[in-house]
Amino acid sequence: MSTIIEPKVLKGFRDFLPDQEIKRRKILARLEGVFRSFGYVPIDTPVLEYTEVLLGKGGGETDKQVYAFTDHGNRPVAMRFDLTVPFARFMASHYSELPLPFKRYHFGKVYRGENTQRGRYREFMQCDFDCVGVDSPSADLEILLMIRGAFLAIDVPNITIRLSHRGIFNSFLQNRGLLDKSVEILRIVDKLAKIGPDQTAQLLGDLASSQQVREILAFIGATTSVTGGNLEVLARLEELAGGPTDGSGRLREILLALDTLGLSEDFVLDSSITRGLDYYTGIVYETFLNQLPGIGSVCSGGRYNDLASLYTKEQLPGVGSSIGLDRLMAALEELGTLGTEAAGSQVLIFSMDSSLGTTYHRVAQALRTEGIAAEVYLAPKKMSAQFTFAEKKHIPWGIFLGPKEEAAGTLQLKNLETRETWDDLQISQVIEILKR
RNA sequence: GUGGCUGUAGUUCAAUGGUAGAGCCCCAGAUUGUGGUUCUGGUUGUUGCGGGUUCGAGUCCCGUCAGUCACCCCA
Repeated sequence: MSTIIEPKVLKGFRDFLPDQEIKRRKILARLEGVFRSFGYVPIDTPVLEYTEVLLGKGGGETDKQVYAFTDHGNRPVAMRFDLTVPFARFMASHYSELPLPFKRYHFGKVYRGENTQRGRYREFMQCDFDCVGVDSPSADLEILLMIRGAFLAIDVPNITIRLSHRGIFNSFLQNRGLLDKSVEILRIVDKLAKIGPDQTAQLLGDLASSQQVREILAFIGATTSVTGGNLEVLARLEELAGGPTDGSGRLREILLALDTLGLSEDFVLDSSITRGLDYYTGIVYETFLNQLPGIGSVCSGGRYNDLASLYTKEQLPGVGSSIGLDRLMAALEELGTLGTEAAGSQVLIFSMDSSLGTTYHRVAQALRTEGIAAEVYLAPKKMSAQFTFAEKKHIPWGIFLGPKEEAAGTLQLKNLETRETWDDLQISQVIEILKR
């Protein structure tokens, strides 16, 4: 009597079946192509780090969502919950070995012990791209261009990148003596789109006077209440903030560049975008799918000029962005933009006679030499089973070779979808057709 | 972490507290050197798991696990 162990997986963790995994890899390959085209290079870091490296020295009672434990050597360790913090540590470790500005991309799984929801898991993949070592509008602009390029590459051109700058909002708060509450206020403001102005005002009421609440809402609402382009909105925000600042100057430069490049349509200055994470120090942005705004931001990031200062005295200002692949995949699934194409090979060589097994493999080899992915059906089962197999793997072509063809030295080729067949072909002719 | 909803065969779904069913899928065959149609036969469940109430629980109660939605936070 054997006891069966239930093949269960943890809450928020998942298996990926071939069809799904192939789609993921297709997306990843395209993203990688875009990043490489900008001169970004790949890196990797460990999943497990010292707890103090990931959470800082403060202890981190607040970060309950982080998987942390002691390892067999009694070391306090934690699993990475994003790729940005490990990257900061990475830069502090290796900046002297790297060309600056260092531009890298990093695809990896990250872990958060939060409650699950659709498109939201405990193990999920992020696709980060960051530029470290310079604090320039040019670098900020480049990241924005990459975001747009990335979504173009995966056939999702209808996006809106909403951006803002923390400095503007902070100087606005400073003028009103609210700077010390900036973190709380930013958190509330971040929710505006979700909960509406009335509730936002109510929440802000606990932190500021009613006059101040009105001013904050006017500031946040400037995007919608001011007619005109991003630059007009920026002017209005500067006015409310009490004059131009370094931050607003930086933002103006970026917005002008986007205008010049003819891209302003995809970018919207939105002062309600502030980002919850407090390590951002400059420009911040979130990316939404125009056809599916409800799913939330699928790519966000910003400038963080002090992140590496936890680990080094070297000045390492950075700007970057992160695509949430799983949320994005959930969105693409809903939009139906993920086709079902060949999951495996391009051709299946049917097994019609078990004595011809070697011949089948020889044909398959000949096709592979020509760059055509080919596989042999590996058992002498009846034809209908072999057809079913091909269909499940979305294999578009079949090759039939029985005693008759063997004697004549020919092959039969069949398009499994249209059922069109070609008789009495030589391998060279098969290759010719498949390469069309 | 808190709260709501859900959990029956591989899958989609049935079953007034009274013997767990159907379609699809799958398997074998009818007929195969060529599969989307037809016919015949067949397998599949500790009703997520564990307790409790009851003569009797898929059904009611409690716990637990998982999914989902909201809060929270975010990707």
